[in-house]
Amino acid sequence: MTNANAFAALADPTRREVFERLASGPLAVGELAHGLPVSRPAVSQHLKVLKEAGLVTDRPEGARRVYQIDPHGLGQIRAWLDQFWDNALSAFAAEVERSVDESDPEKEKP
Amino acid sequence: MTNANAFAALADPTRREVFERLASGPLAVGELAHGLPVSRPAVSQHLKVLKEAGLVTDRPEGARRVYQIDPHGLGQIRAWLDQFWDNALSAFAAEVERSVDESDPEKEKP
DNA sequence: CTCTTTCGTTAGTCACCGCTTACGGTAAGC
DNA sequence: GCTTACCGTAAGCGGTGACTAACGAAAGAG
Repeated sequence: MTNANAFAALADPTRREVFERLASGPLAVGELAHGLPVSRPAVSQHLKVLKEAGLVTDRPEGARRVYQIDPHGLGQIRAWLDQFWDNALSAFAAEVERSVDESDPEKEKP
Repeated sequence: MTNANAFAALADPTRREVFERLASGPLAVGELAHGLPVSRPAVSQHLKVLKEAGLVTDRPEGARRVYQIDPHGLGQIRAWLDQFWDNALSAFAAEVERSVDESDPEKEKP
């Protein structure tokens, strides 16, 4: 359910850029906007989306506001992926084996 | 770089639904569309996006066309997440510790 | 108190995306 | 050869999202 927001949040290139910058350490909004090709309000909106997706956390520090990565959203995406990881690998292996036997379509039943 | 397509592909709810159905096993386009609230061409377009993102593979089977999950795209997303996973956890732990010492803002320098 | 800095929010515009309808193309069955 | 089933693609439309400009609020320095 909630991982929907996380995927949608990381779908935007600018938002991924912001997220990757925060991976290096906590930063304020102005520091993030400085160096990005968009205005500061745009960064603020992106941070709001990332916050609602559980990907970042904000902390007021005087007049400034420091943002930081939150492992919560990251964990949700990982859990969703792991749900298909083993299944996808085994299915892919079966497909490869089937492709090998494509010229020998006899039953593999004992 | 290429993971951008994967995130954008999984950002759409209908596309995630298609992907989750394929996780249970290979299916044709008509079988996928039957049971989804969208038309068959819509499913076909979604499958095209998923294919370009490296998330599914297609194989012609007579007049039908069978789609299947491709672990390639899934692995790219996992790699991208793992790039931040440890960093995010340690940063979060440091933040928690900082929050505990918030009433004792003295330098931790030796 | 005033001025500056920093940030969030709103209004408005513009491009992109997802969906449907309609059409063409290919493989199997009579 | 003709029909039926299955699928991809093009055109068109409505809705959502990303961005900028402008305004307002809060903290700190003078």
